[in-house]
Amino acid sequence: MDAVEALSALAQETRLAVFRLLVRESGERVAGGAGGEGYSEGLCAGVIAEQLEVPPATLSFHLAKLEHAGLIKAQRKSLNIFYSADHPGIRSLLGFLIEDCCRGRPELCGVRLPETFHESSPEISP
Amino acid sequence: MDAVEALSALAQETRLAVFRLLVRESGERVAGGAGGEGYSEGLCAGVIAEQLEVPPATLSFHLAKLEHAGLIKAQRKSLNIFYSADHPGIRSLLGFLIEDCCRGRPELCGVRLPETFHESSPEISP
DNA sequence: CATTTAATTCTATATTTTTAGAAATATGAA
DNA sequence: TTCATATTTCTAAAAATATAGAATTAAATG
Repeated sequence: MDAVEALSALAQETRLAVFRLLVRESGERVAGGAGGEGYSEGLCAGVIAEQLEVPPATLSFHLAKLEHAGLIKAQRKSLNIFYSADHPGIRSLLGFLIEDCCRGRPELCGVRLPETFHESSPEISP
Repeated sequence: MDAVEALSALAQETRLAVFRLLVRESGERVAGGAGGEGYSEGLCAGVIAEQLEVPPATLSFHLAKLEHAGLIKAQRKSLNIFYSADHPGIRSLLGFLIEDCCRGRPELCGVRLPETFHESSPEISP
């Protein structure tokens, strides 16, 4: 994973809005109809486009960037493609920023990584 | 402070390199000559330009972006302008990402903000 | 197989960002 | 005041990114 790519992916209004939406949405408990599993698997492209009022082609372009950066993931379900937050990817970016800021000085960025952090997140490079 | 602006500031090779350099450098204990205060006040533009092999005009452009985003700060000392990491600004960005990722679910991004966090960092807006 | 629906890729255009030389500014020294 | 130095702003051109309509693909259904 590449830090500049991940940061670029978030450094744009529409994409940051998509990301925030998916981070809030995915993993949340959800009503789930007859036989529903109970956890949201994210939102499909159409719903995101509608909520954010972005034309489908434009949204597709932005979703591709976020996905390629490893911050969201896609899963087709029949006609729809569901997008959701990619937790390990997000952890990598946070880890990179925190390590880069704080190397031995958590007072700098206000946060410390837990001992177990590196067991759960792929590496990111500057 | 504005999240997209801060993320954009870091989303570029040269600027990320400058930022990493300054984060490592500023606040570090330093040898300090006769009567030296003992803590680094950062690096001046010329030294940064030399270390990263970037022409001065180009570097200036990037330094301005980082400074405007609130991630680094400048301090003139006679002919030189010293740049250093802006800790509260960095904390703001981290805080924004962590809150936005984790609202009640620190398992998502692997980090939790300490209780005291909001006493030390200015607000950031999406 | 024809049709419908959801989404993507193609394409051209518009916008923004990056680059770096030349000119200008700020400070200190002779 | 003149000169030297560090850095910035100005400028124009190059490169990268974003936008969105039209065409295309993928899957389901009659």
